[in-house]
Amino acid sequence: MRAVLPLAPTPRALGERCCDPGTRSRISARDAGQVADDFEVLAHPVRLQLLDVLARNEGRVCVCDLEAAVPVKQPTVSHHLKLLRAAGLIEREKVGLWAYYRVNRPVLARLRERLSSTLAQFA
Amino acid sequence: MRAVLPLAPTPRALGERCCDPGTRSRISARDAGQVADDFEVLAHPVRLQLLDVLARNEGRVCVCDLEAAVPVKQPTVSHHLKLLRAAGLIEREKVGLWAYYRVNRPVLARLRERLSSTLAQFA
DNA sequence: CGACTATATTGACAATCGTCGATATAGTTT
DNA sequence: AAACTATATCGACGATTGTCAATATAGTCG
Repeated sequence: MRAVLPLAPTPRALGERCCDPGTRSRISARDAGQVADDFEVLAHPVRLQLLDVLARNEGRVCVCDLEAAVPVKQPTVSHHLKLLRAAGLIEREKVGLWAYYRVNRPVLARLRERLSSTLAQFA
Repeated sequence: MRAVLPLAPTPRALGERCCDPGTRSRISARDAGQVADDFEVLAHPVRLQLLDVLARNEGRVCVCDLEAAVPVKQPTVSHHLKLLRAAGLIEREKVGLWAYYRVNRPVLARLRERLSSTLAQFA
């Protein structure tokens, strides 16, 4: 284990105590990848706007309504909806020609909790 | 303003009430972009691991220690540190040949608060 | 000075992402 | 059946990202 540096660090002698291979993250690369994926799905303006519209329209909204709400064309809306759905953040119900989407609030709440406590570890 | 759909939606007649252009997100494209950028900087496993190591080593850690802690080479470590620093999440202090980084906890705490309340709006 | 060290930057490259036109799919209406 | 509609998928394209070897920069030691 690497010793904690003093708050006002003194330069080490050249080569001395440097590049200690014992320094490790408590987050494994695998876990970090999963958390990063969680952040990734939220890291796009259109997906955030879609979530917002879906959340505000308590219930269901069809794709053509969503298309009117964001600055991209219909295939791109479907693309982002697919990503959100793959992440479990929204659900789809098909009725006739329409597809009605809604936020999966429990999943989103758990995601929020996980991300928040991840960040709490750092701050 | 668009009427809220009933929880059990009935199919609309063809063409009727569809693609209502009044549907809008309460988040502007600009604001959504800023929040997305906030998520983006956290959406990489190496950056998460770097934050973790920096947070755990209360004080300062030099780049070569960080390099030992993540599965990428030194130029890539510097690259991610630069991104984290550009986002204000970490700070750098140069001492002799070494660069000591530490988490900017107030900034990180504010970021966490902003992201959490963004998600709270959706859930 | 010259040899060495830690970090940053550059430049190239592969991989991934976001977008959209075109098309496919599946349903409705007449 | 044919015409029409909403959504999904495909395929291509440009833009962005992540990575590393090589190099630059800047500091230390002798």
